[in-house]
Amino acid sequence: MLVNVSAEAPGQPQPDARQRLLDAARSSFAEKGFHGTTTRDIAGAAGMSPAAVYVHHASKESLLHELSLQGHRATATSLEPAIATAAQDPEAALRAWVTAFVTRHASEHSTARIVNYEFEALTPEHRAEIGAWRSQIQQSLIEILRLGCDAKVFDVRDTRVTANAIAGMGVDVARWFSDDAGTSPAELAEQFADLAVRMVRA
Amino acid sequence: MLVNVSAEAPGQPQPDARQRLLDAARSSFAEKGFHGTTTRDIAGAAGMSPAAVYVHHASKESLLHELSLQGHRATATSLEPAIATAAQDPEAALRAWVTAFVTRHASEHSTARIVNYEFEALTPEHRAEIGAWRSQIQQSLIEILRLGCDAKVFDVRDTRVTANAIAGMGVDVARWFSDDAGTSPAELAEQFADLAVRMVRA
DNA sequence: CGGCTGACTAAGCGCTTGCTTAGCGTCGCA
DNA sequence: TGCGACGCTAAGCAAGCGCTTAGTCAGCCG
Repeated sequence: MLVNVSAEAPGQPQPDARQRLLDAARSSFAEKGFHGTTTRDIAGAAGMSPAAVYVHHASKESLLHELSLQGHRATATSLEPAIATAAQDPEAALRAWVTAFVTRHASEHSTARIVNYEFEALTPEHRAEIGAWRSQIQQSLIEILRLGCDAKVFDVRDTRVTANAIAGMGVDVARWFSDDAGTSPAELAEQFADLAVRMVRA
Repeated sequence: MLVNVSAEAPGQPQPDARQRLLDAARSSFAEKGFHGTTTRDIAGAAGMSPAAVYVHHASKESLLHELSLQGHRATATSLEPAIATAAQDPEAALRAWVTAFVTRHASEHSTARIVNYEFEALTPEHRAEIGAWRSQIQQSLIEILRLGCDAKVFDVRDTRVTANAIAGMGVDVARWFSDDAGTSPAELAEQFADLAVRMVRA
């Protein structure tokens, strides 16, 4: 009999195995897309055999669903402070909204890629659930713009179109951003917030 | 023997078969992604058997490459008039650039989705070729911003970051735009051009 | 009429896919 | 010390993948 000298010996359960599989799925989905990723890719990146995926997760799609849900929840949470101040100071709220949104899309660009570009790979049920989060986030930006228009600090032709423009430049960060690209997430977010304010200021 | 009553009888070559396969690949790649599309999907949508794909095209990836190349070429051509006027009138040039860019990303959103989101599915050789088109387009926008700053009609903190923001809100149109969404490509393009000008005007 | 050309299909090849099954080794608990 | 529970793997299944092969059929030129 061989003595098992591996640090990851079978029978020695690793408490973080479930999370390691999620992390592996995240980077693989972000890099090659959901359909371009195999369950063997995920298992291999997590240092496990293909079957181990199914000890901790029901299916490949459920990994995508969990990553999507976590991503939307974290983004929504990061936007809460901005939304809370919208009634008093719409410009500060817009600045805070864009700053939080862009910071997340840059620093968590793997998750953001999955959230934004793998939506169609979800099951119809999960698509409906994630779609609700999506439109809630979009709606919070529209609301900030509307409040700013009412208070005459913003001058906007069409709040829905403008919200699409502002959110769009943030979403696209996930596509092109690279960790070693020169501009830090914080620096990028601040500049994007400035640009957003200039787009709407009366 | 059966009499072949089909309008697409075998042996009766259809001169547009090659183009029909490209069109089928375009809508399928745009909807389900490159890896989510099978060659049987493409053949079926073009009304042909799976093997017919290979009569007209070398591989599934060569379909992607051809669509990407056509898309980039068409976009680059549509931007030429804007670039030509940049030295005389940077603001008009920026307006024209954004108008052309957004119009294409909205009205040709299937092609635009492939161009922007299926880049990683290309072979390394094709990726290099398409990448050159990509950065050429990006560079043309940076040049307009630079000329506008030199002429003091624009006030921009970082031309590269600002170009990413402007191009980004245009690229993202391909992700969310729908033909029956209320706003026409022309209307959307005009509003986005306004927003871009407000982002940079001194 | 007869043979060539070229678009197209039926069938299928070798491989990969998502996922399952059977079983093994280690642990906590009696 | 015995035993069930648990985390994991080796092996493999059915289905589906990109692509190929062999052959059919119509049109064209002599």
